[in-house]
Parts: sequence; structure tokens; C-alpha cells
Amino acid sequence: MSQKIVETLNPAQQQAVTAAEKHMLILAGAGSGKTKVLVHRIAWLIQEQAISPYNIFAVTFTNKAANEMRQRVESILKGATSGLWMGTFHGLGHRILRRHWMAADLVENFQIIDTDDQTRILRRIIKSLNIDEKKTPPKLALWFISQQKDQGLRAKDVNDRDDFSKRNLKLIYEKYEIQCQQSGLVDFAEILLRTHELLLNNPDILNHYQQRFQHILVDEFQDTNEIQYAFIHLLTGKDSSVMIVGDDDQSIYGWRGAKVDNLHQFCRDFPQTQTIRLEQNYRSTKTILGAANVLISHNSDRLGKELWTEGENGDPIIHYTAFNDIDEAHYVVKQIRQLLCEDFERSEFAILYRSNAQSRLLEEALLREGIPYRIYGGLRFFERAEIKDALAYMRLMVNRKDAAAFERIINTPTRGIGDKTLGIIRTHAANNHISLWHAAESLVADNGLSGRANNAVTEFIQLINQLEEKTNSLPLHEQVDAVIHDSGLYQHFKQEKSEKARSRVENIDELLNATRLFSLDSSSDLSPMAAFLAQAALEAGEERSGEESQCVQLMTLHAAKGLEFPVVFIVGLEEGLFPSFYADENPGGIEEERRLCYVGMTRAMKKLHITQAQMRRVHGKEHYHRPSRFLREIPKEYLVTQGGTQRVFHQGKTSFNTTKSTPSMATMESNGEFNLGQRVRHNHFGEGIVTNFEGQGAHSRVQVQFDNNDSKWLVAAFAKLESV
DNA sequence: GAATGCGAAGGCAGG
DNA sequence: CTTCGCATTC
Repeated sequence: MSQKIVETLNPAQQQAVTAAEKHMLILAGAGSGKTKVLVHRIAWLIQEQAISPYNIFAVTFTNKAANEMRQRVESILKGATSGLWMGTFHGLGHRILRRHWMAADLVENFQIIDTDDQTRILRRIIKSLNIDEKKTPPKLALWFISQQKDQGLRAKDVNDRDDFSKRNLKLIYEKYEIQCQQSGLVDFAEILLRTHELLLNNPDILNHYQQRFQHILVDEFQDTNEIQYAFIHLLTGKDSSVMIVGDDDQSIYGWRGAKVDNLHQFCRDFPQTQTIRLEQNYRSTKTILGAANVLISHNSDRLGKELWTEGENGDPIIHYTAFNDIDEAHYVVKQIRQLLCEDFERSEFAILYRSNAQSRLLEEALLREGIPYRIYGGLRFFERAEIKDALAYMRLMVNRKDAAAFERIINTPTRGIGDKTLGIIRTHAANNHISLWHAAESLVADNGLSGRANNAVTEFIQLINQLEEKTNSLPLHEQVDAVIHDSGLYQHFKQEKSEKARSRVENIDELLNATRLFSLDSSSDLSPMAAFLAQAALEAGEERSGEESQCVQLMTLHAAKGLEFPVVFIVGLEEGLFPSFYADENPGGIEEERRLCYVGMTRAMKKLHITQAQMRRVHGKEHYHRPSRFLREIPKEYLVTQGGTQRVFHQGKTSFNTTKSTPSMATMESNGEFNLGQRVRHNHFGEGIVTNFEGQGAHSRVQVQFDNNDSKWLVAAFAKLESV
């Protein structure tokens, strides 16, 4: 039996799985079998060391990863793993908070809100404080509050004395804190902060968990933030062992508060830590790995690690220079077309981009060619408006004080309660320090509203009360069925004819399905509805599984972490896009972008294409970006370059890419007289490049971007453009 | 007929 | 997600 667990592992992996040291740091490179090590470690502890699953606590980055890992452990052990705590930081924190809600100063039926709910609440707060929404947009406040919480800071802890700009943010944070507390709402960052405070302030509770969790395992440690680190540090009792797994080269969530430094910090705080490196890669070709290794070597302060593989050299990486973003999309689709004729399946392709906005042109191109695709990580199921509407009804039924749910559905579908009425309710609630629900009730009772509004609000209150009364003894899916029908949500979407409305109805049906299948976690003592809501909130950010079949996959580079594909396209390698323009603003920004590029490259198993467009439309404006520095950092011997047009100038200064135009480009992007990207001179306006044209012959018009950055449409017959 | 609400039309874009 | 003209209710 003991052989079974370790026999499929390489020496470094074996060493990690069977390590007897107190604390372990596993530096696991991309594709080095990190998940395998964690799974086998847990199995080994249980089977070989006779550790009870009850004494193990394992944290992963996503719920999906946690489920997968649990299944793999179960399949090795051929048995249950009950008592084993495995999940995300948020999932595990939530579990603790539910158990100790009173000690955590929460209400029993507290609900979790997502960033969308947060933004709505914050928008209202900013308005009510008469703060300029232009200077302090809800997004900024949201970002600020999350950042404070990630650092363990409450509103009262924010020091605004030296920093005037923090003044308003602190005010907003204070009000937000109060409102969430009164409404029984907890945001994602709050889950972590609250859990940490709970353990910190209740020695008996802390002691219990420290005793219980003899073995703590943390995956993706490079992406932990301050509060998560503090949580692990606190949870580790003197008899506990911690194993952390991570890769400093794959830290890409610094903008979200993750601290790579936590890896270093760990070695300082847990002195008996032994480090093991997993450097053998089982995923990519020598070429891909070699290029990625050189790229990442441009970063400083690395823990040091160089991946190697026994695999073959494989094909060179193809670097394509497109004339513009449309051409880039064409190229990608053309390549996919070609490879599909060879031995590849659609699901073996991934197109990775830096920002979501880039997906549109790629989608259009795929659509034109009739290649099915799937966008990974767009709006997730539980984030969709119609689903959130239905859930908001359920939330209000569970907890009448839930202000976010109240605001969301009081007039969804429309029932004659508009801004004015809602405004009166809000004011009444604020003046009397009561919940919106309570305010609505009391206004109706005192006839504080106009006749029309009074009727509408009364009906709404009755609707929620009756729904709860009528369904509280029914099974969950019948409750939800009643909610979507009695609320009028189903009708509302059904009567609309658009494609959008149809998919909304489908989604609502899907929600019914989900509730029908929902089985209650045995350890939970929540009502089925409350348990379902909690799960929906915590897993909102993730995909429904099993849909990737036979589709080309599109996603951001961030979303690609942890995945692998035979063929990968990384598009948009341009300065200002990738690395992002925002990267310059914060220290280490460029290095994080470089790691992101490294993550992208190491997703590829067999073939890798990287593309760049000389001209790209961003927010409807034309931009001429220089090629990404990452392209220069990859040594020539790994690359084959393709595409590229005549010289294209950036504001008449820097010239780049003088490769000859490919035939396909010339025929595709030409009107017979001029080529896109061609350099021309106009008698009056000077020199520029052709960026667009329409029509043929005498009537054709040409768009020229002149070197002084003016762009003009010219009638070709009159403009007398000379090519340069 | 005034007040209020509805739905449509142009912005806006960081993962 | 705001701004606007039109519709609806009392």
C-alpha cells in the first residue's frame, strides 16, 4: 500500500509527500505536478501516518480545485475523507463564522454579498454623504475598503490625518461598515477579517482549532494576502505542521493585495522550514520552457528555480506581427482552422488576452468562421442579473434586514415603486435608524406615502411575507419555484422576445435545476435556503463545470492560471496593453506583468503563438503601440517571426518592424490602390499612414493617420496621395 | 394636470 | 448606469 502512494512520483515529489520535517515550503514550478503532490501528501498522512482526516486543514485557491483534490484523495484512499477541511480561505472562514456567529458578532442568518452588491451599497453611501462621485467613484471606494480589510484594518484604524484624500474614503468605509453590520451582510474581505478577529479575540475557540488541525496545507501560497497569512500563522499551534506550496514566478494577484513576500516571510516566521523544489516540468516542450525561463529570468528577487523537461524540443514559438487588431484575430482563427485540419480538437486551443475587452474581435472572427468557442470567466452563473434577482428574493425571505437585497428587488420586476418612493423609504430608514424593510412597513402603516406608492409597497411587503409563509415547509426547489413565479420574475423575462430574455429564462430554469440537485452539507445546521445562498455566493466567481467540450477557449491570462492546453495563443503583446499601461504606476508592476506572461507561456503544451498588432482600437480610438518588451526578452532562437507590414511610425518618431508584408496581408487589406499601413504623403497635411478605406476606384475614400496625430478621411481621387 | 414611473437611447471600459 | 421623452396614476 505504501508503495502505491509514492510509486508514481519522481524523487523530489516523493520527498515532498513523505517529508517528516515540521514545516515545508514546496516551490513548485508550472506543470511540475503540484496538485499531485498535495493530493498524495494528504493521502499519505491519512494512510501512512494514521492521521485522522479530522486533523487536516487544506486551503486551495478555488472551490473547483478543492473539489477536484478531494475527489482525488478519495479515489486514492478508496474511501471517505469526512472531517477533512478542504476549501478556499473564504469557504473555510465562512464555515468558522457560521459556527461561531455569535462570538463573531454577526446575526445568525448573515448573508454574503459580492462586489456588485458592494458597489451598489457604496454608490448610495457616496450619494448620501454628498461626496463627488467623479472624484470618489464607487469602484475606488470598493477597492480602498477591500484593501484595508485585506491588511486587517477597520475603518477606525484608517489614518487620514496626514492624507487628505483618505478623508472621504474613511467616511465611506465607516458608513459602509455600519450598514453591513445592521443589514447582516458580509463581503468577501470581511469573511477573512472577521474570522481572524474571531480567533484573535476568543482564545478558547482559537485553541480548539489549533488543537484540531495538526496538519495545515496551503496551495498557491504566493497569492495569499496579509490577512490570509495572518490567519494561517494564527491557526498554527505549536504542535501543528504547515506545508505551503507555491511559485513566486506565478504570483499575479499583487494588484489584489497578494504578497509574494509571504513566501519569504513564511521562512522567517516558521524557522524549521525545509524547502523542496519541484523543477521537472511534465507539460511543455523544451522550446516553450526555454523561452519562458529566459523571460522570467529578467525579474529580480526570485527565489530561484529553473524548470527543465525530458520532453522533446517541439516547434518554435511563432511570433506574428499583425497590422491591426482585426488582422490579429484573423490570424489566430486562420491558424486554428489549419490545425483543426491536422490532429487537433477544438477544445485543445486557448486564446489568452490581457484584458476582457480584447475578446470581442476574436469572438467575431471565430463566429465568422463558424468555430464554436467558449469564454471562460465572463459573467459567471451566479453573477447574472436574473439569478441575482431571484437570489435577492430568497435573501430577503431569510433576512428582512438585508438592504442590498431589498434595494435590488423592491422594483424588479417593475411594480410602480420608483426613485421617489424609494427615496422616501431610504430617508425614513436613515432618520429612524431602522432597516429599509422596517421603514417601508412603518410608512405603509402610517400612510406616509402617496396612494399609488402605498398600494405598490403594501403589495411588495405582502408578497415577501406570503412567499415565506407559504413555502417555509416546502423543499428548497419548490420554494424557489414559488419565488420566481409569484414574484413575477419568470413572467417578466418570458414575455420579452429578445435572445437575451430567452437565455435569462434558461438561466432561471437552470437555477431551479441547481436547487433541485442541491444537497445539504451534513455538517451544516443552516436552513436549506440559507445554505444554498451561502454556497451560491461563495462559488459565484467560478464556472459551471463540464461545458468546455468541443469549444475553443477564450480567457484572460489571469483566468488561465492552473490550466493547460496543447495550443496556446497569447495576443496583444504591445506596450501599454501587455505590459499594461497601469503596470508602470506601481512598483513591481512590470515584473508582475512579466510573471503573467510567464504564466501564459507555460500553459502551452505543444504549440505557442504570440501575436501583436501594430494598430489597435482602444475605446474607439486608434493606438499605435510599440511591441511589448517581453517579445524582445525572448531570445530569437526560440522564435519564428511572421507578418508585419511596411514601416509603421508611432507619432512620426520611432520606427519598428521592417519585415516585408506577407502576401496574404496585401491582398486582404488593400483596395487595389493603397495598402493598409502604407506610408503616404499629402501636399498639405504631410506624411502619414493609411489606416482604413472604403469603396473602389474614383469614389474610394482613404483614412490617413498623419504624423501630427490627426486622422482624416480623404477622397483618393482628389487627395493626390503619393506613396513614400 | 402634476407627479411619478417606464423604457429607450447614448456612455463607459483593469485583471 | 445616467438622461430623456412619454405614459400612467391619483
